[in-house]
Order: sequence, then C-alpha cells, then structure tokens
Amino acid sequence: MTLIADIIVDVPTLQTNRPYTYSIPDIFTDIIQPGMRVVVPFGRGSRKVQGFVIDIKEHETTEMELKAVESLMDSYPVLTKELLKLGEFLAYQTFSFQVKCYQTMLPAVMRAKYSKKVRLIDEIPENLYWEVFKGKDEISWEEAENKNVLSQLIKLEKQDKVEIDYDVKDKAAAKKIKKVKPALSFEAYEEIREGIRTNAKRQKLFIDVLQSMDDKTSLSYAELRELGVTSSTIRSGLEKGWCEVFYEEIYRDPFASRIFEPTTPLTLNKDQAHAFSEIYQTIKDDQHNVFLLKGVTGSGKTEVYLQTIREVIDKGEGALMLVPEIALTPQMVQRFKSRFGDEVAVLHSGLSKGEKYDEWRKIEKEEAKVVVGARSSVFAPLKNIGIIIIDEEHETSYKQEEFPKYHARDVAIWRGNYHNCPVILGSATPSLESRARATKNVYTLLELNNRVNDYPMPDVDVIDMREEAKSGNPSIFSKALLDGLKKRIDQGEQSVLLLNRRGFSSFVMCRDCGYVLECPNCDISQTLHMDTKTMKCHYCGHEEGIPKKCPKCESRSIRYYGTGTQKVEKELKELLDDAEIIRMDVDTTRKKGSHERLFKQFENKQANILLGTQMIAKGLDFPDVTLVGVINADTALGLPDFRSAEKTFQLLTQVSGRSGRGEKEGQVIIQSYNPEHYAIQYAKQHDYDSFYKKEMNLRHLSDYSPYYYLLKITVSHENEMTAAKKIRQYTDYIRPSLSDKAIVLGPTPKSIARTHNRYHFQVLIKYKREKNLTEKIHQLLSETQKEQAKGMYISIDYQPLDFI
DNA sequence: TTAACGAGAACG
DNA sequence: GTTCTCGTTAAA
Repeated sequence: MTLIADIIVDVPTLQTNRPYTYSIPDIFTDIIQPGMRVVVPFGRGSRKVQGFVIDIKEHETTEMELKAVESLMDSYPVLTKELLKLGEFLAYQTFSFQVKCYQTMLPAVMRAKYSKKVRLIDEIPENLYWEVFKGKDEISWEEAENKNVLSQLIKLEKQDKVEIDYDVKDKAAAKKIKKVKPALSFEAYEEIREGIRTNAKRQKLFIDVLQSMDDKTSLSYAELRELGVTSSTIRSGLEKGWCEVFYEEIYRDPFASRIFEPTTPLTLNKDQAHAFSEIYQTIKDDQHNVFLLKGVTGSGKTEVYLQTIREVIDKGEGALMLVPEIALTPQMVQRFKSRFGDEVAVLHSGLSKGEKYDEWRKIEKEEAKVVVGARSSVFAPLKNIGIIIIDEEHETSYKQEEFPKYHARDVAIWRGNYHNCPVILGSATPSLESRARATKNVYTLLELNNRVNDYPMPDVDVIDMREEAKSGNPSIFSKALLDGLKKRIDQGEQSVLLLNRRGFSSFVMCRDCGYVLECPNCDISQTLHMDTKTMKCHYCGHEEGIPKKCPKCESRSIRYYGTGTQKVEKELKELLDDAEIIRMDVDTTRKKGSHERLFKQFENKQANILLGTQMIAKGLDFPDVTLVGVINADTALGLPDFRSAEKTFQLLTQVSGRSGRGEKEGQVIIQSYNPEHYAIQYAKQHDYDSFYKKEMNLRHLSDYSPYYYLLKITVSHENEMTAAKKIRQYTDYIRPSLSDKAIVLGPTPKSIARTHNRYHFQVLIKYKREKNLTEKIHQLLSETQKEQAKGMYISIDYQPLDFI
C-alpha cells in the first residue's frame, strides 16, 4: 500500500491556493502525519518550498506521475486536525490564502526561509570561476546578482555546467545550552586528585565540583563559571575523560527573574457568584455557549475569569485567555502567574521570536495549560480547550488588519464550538454587536453592576473648552483640570492624563498662506516627530526634514499645530512646578521592557502624573490615582466612521474606570468641544444602557451594524481613472447576485484617496442575509486575476472595522 | 536571422 | 512566486 499526501504549498497566489498531491517515500510512511510541515519540489524547476500536509490517503490512481515529498520539517504535527480545518474555513471566509492562515497560526520562526544557490558541476570559463566563484564551488544567488552574471549563469545551467539549488531553512530551533556531568566515580576522582600538581588549583576545584555531583545532576557552563570553573578547565577535563558534555534544550523564559507570590481565590460577591455558577454549569456539562460578561470597570471580571479557569484546569483541560495587546501589562500577567504559576504561557508582541516559539512549544507539549495573550493567541495549540475568554471584547485590535483579516472573537467562537466549551466575552462597554446578540439570546448576558467592595463610580466633570477659550484661557488645560492636578500633587496623590490621539496628529502649517506640509506620495498631511526631528507620512513612511520656511510663500511663520504628548508634557511642566511626569507614547515605549519600567516607576510613586495615549486606558490598577483627565475627548467624534461615537464612549468609560480604584474617591475631568454630545454625556453618567439604546436607534435609522452586516471592497491602481472604472465594473458584477434587501454604498474614493502613489476606491455592501455573496466575491477574485497581476489591487474586508 | 520582451499558463 | 512557452517585435 502506497500513501500519498495532500499538501498546501507556500506559494501565496490564487491559482495555487489548493492542495497538491505528492507521493510519500517509504522512509517517511510511518512518520508523516497531517499537520506536519514538509519540503516539497514545486513547479517546473522543482524549486523547494515549504508545505503543510493536510491529508494522507491511499494511492488511488496511477494516471499522474506524482512528485515526492522531499523531507519532513517536523517530527510531530505542528497543526492539529482542528487547526487544519479552521485554516480552511478562515481562508474561505476572509478571502485569504490557506497557507497564510496556517502561517499566522504558528510562531514566526516556523515560517521557512528560502535561499537560492548556484553550484558548480562542470568546467566553466576560467574568468567566471575566479571572479565570481573565487575558487569556491558554491555561491549564493545574491552574490551572483551583485556581480551581474545571472544571464551567463542561466546559460551555463542549460548546458548542465552549473546547478541552481533551492534551500528551505527552518528557523525554528530550540535554544540549547551546554551542560557538564561527571563521568567517573567518587573514588576515581579521589585518585585523580592525588595525581595532579599541587599548584593546579583550577583543576582541583573542578574535581571537587564533579565529585560533589551524582550522576543525575548536571551543571551548565554558566553555573560552573560562577563556581570558578572556566571553560578551558572544562575542556581539559573533557580531554582527560573526567566529565561529559551534552546539550540540553531550554526555554527562553522572559519571566525567569521574577518571583510570583501565589494568590488564593477571593470571595465573590453576589453578581460575581451568579456569573461564575452560570459559566461553571456549562464547563461541567461540556457545553458550548457564548456568555457576554458585562461588568462595570472595577467590578471584578478578572476574578471570575480566574476562578472559572481554575475549574477548567481541575477538569484537566486548557484555558485560553485573550487580552488586547495594550492591556497585556505586567500587572495583568502577574495576576495569572500568581494564581496558576508555571502552568501559564504568555504570548505577546514584546517577546522575541525565539521566546514566542518557546512559549508555543510549552503549550504544544501541554506543559502550560493556561494561555494568556493577544489576538494571535486565539490559535494557541491547546489540544483540549475547556474555556475561551476574550477580555475587553469590544476592542478593535482583535481584528487583524492584514491578511488573513480575521476577528479573534469569531475564531474563538468557532473553536469553542469545536471543543464544546464556553466562550466568555467580557467588557465594561460591550460592542453594540455583542450586546445586541445578547438581547436576541444568541449570547447569554451576565452582568456585574457594582464595583467590588462597593467603591462608588468616580464623579465625572465635563469641561466645555469653548467657554474656556472665550474666557481667555488659551492653554490646552482648563482651569478645573489644572486645579485638580495641583490638588493631587499637594495631597501626594496621583493623576492620569489621557491624550486621545485617534483622528489627531500634529502637523505643520503656514500661518500666512495656510499651506500644510503634505506627503508627496499620499494625499495626507505629514506628522511632526520631535524625537527624530523629522516630518513623517504615517501611510507610506516617507520622511523629510522640518521646513524652516513655507515652501509656497517663503514665509517664516510656518508653525507646528496640533497637540502631541511632548507638547502637553512641556506645557504642563511650565504650568506646574512640582509636576513629575511620566510620558507614555510610541516614542517612549519603543524599547523592549520600557512599558513595564515606566509603569513600575509610576507605581513606586516616582511621578505624580502619568501622561499618555490610549495605552494607559486599559487594565491598569493604581490605588493612589484619584484624578483622571482627558485632554481632548472628542477628536475622534468627527471622523467619518459610524462607530466613532461608540469608540469615544468606550474610551471615556474605560479611562474613567482608572480613577478611584482604591479607598480614596476618584474624580474624572473630561475636556471637550462637544460637551453635549450623547457619547460624552452618557460616559459622564456611567450609563451604558442608555448609550446602547440611543446608539442602536441611530444605527437602525442609518442601516448599520448590528442591523446589517458589512463587506468592504477596496480597489487601487496607479491610474485614478482606471481604478474608478474598474471598481464600478466590479460593483456591477456583484450587484445582480444580491437580494433587494442589500444596500450598496458607493463606490467612492477613499477618504485618503492616494497613498504610495496609488488611488484607492471602496464600495461597502450592507446586507442581512446573502447566501450567494461570499461565493460571488470568490468568483470576482478569480475572474480578475489577470487584472490583479497587472497592478490592479483588490482587497476584500469581511466585517470591516474601519472605513477611513 | 536572431535576440529580446511580454503575456499566459501551470505548478501534483 | 517562478519558470517555461509562445508569439510578437526590435535589432543586427
């Protein structure tokens, strides 16, 4: 019986987005399994590519000559049956390539690295041999490219004088360390000691160490060094047969130096206990159910998570806990590590690729039962999931912006269904979609309406900045906010200041002629970066110097506009002498670990004000923070996005929740130019339900989510007319297959019509039920392949979250 | 006549 | 993504 394998190859194009069949050489038949990575020859030149085995079956027909699997990259399947199936589903639903889906499920190091080499197999002209090959019999493709001899080499290849060789390298490597163990008996060492010179102190020391070890213990080179045994001593000992050296696989543990004090479960209050028991019931019964856990800030959602996870672990199953990247703070990790110790694996962007791989292996080997991580952790290779939790479920970062454009919430529910386990969506401000599903009983609603220990919600004051300006205060700080900050400094309390960056940036404008410095490639103003003293385009990365005079009218009154964190910090220092400010933004947190360091400093009260962007709004718990200020509450309200009110409400509610988490009462001051806006007013009143009602009403009137689903098609081309013509054509192609219930918006130019010197258009399809739509889009994509190859980019976003 | 270029198809 | 084929065009 011969076996063949269905393999998805790493060639991300539409035409190759399907399984290819390969024969399996006898030596692999016993080992190969679906889910393994393999190397296969592909295409005319049989170049080597990475592939994923998705199925193994018996050879049926002999009609077609099959190529054979070249080698195995894994000794065990890296993708489970479940993940293989999920990848297939995701590829279809998000209009992505199946390989891309599998690659996103795995740590980055497991993606193959390709290299091309030219190897000599016969005599070649002398000059080429010496100048290009320099006496070697193999050079890299890049070397040949640099020397401009590619065409000559290709000719030589046809004459079988040289060979072009493809290499697939696996970057995934477990870190290994060198260790030493004794090779001889206690008595033997005694004898050796007699034999060595009295002044060979190092050797004597090494003998002592070896003698003190039994054959089960071993020491690493680093440990031996600490004892005073150098590597040269070890080497000579090895030569004399005193010891043995071997390699041991280790994990790069980013939390190695940290000690986590174990914590015990806290007593749950009535609401928490109710939520817990509802969830516990489904855990016990192995039932799939989606819960929406709506709990006000500070209501103890995390404790409910922790206790349900405990139940799952005790049942012998794994738990998956998703947290938005910016909320994945050391504080958050600590709570899980303290409760579950080594059973926790943490995956976040701060880890190096190697560290991520190690955490992944720990999960794969079932050494870690609890996975805490950001979006991509939803693919964690847990084999038996007992619960999936998505904290802050309303966060838009759960949707991946690149292909595959998946939403972690959808993936979580898919996996929950597969594993027959509950999925918990937690938030103080659930997305309208989730809240609406709870109303329709698609999700089960669980509410925590009180803060733990019955701490009151903080008082929220909304300051009208228009009045402030009228009364002659030009500052970015209202009098109330400044007084509040002063008071906290005097009382030895702390404040958090949020600068809402969304829809906001600092740009350069000429005060005489109104000229704004724009990017030469994109129709967008460039942003000022004080740290590098340059202007940057946030879309294409174009960078140039800060203009000293206006390029248009030569005026020197070209000035910076807008408010950045640096500017706020500077002004604050001028206004408040005693202000000790910690600033957190992309500039100060770029370096690894700086996040944590800054938070630690604030926690240790080395500063009285924490100033930052969105990243300070989440999951932080500082008991001495009694004032939270929002400098610009409404910069996002004006954006052309139907979710902008929702996002503003969520942000204000989240950040308000940072105040008064200790025994002292908290205050929140929101500065706004639209103080009467309902998003701001309901946030002030901590009134989610009224906001929900009002917003649902508006969404209903304008036919938006959650009443309608959305699909976004974007088309871009170098030529504006071509792009416009094509998107109209595509829209006309799809329209006939839609029911009369569907609404087509556009096509329209995107609000930033040009980036990277390309023109972008989009069309939105709003629909309730369109069973043909997905299929039709797939058809569109396959029928437009030729145009896509010629520079017409088409991108489909299923349930998009942004429209800008 | 031959080399060069571009589009199209196929990849097991 | 890469390679090969085929048809056409440009250069010698």
